[in-house]
Amino acid sequence: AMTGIHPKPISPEEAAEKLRAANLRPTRQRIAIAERLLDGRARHVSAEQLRDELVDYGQPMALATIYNCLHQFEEAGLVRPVHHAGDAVLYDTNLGDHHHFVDVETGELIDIDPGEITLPELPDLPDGFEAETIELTVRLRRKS
Amino acid sequence: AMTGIHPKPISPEEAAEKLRAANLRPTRQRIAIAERLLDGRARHVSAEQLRDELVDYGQPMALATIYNCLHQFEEAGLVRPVHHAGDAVLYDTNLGDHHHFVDVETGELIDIDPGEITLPELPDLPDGFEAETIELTVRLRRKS
DNA sequence: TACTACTTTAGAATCATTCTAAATTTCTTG
DNA sequence: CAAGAAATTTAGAATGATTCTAAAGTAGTA
Repeated sequence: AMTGIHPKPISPEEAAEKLRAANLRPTRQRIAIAERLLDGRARHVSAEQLRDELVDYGQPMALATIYNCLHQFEEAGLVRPVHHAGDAVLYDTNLGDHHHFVDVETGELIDIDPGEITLPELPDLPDGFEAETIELTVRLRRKS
Repeated sequence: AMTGIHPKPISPEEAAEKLRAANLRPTRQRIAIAERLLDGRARHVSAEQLRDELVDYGQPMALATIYNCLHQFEEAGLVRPVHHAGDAVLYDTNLGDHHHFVDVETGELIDIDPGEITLPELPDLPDGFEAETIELTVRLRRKS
């Protein structure tokens, strides 16, 4: 039951279930990734970080596969890309409305507590467009 | 006199003046770029777009030079990088507080009229950090 | 069990950006 | 104005993230 934030990785079975629910074949690779990313924890990972993690976990796989899966997870609405942090795209497992601090030096993301901030009203959109997401980013620099 | 938005490119002399004021040697290349970017118009250009424009203008130069100059202009506070739009970094000549729509398909930026939106209060920052910029981005998708 | 479609994969390819080291230009200073 | 030191530009190589390719493997299905 979804009673809050899971403290531990989910089981392969649970991961497979979530994949089926998202219309994705539960392959060995996708399951391994889902176990890490779909456990209810709020995280921000790059493809490379995820690969390292999978190596540690004993599930190494091709980087191309990781990119493929992340894109599929994204399309399925299981993760959300954040394009604000320097070079690499980070995938955010927190799907709720929330925003980010970015450490401009490291590119690291920190969630802004949703209670801390009130989003402004959406401005009038240009004709023919619909809004997909709103992102507020506060860039931070470590005090000298 | 700074009476508003310039409708035309500035002269090489005026460009050189702005460069000196920013402590940058007015080289031929920097002047050519300053003429295009520091005319008071609000624009968003990538390094490659700027290169094409300089070619058209009869001032072709090495892409590395364009990157160098953009970084120097950035440090001098003459332009501001926007990291939100897909692959390439765009340099924004509008230094005032304002925010962007992003066409998720093309990566194109559109300024949000500052009057259209009220920024929320800054949330409490993590210890040891100071805020550098706040960016609000509304990602748009063309209606099907 | 065999088939067909979907996946994974290694490695090559791409694209924006940065680096390097040499050639050029600018700003002094004599 | 000439000469030198320091800053700048440059072509091309290098890097790093991501995508592509086409071949080999795996899953769902008949």
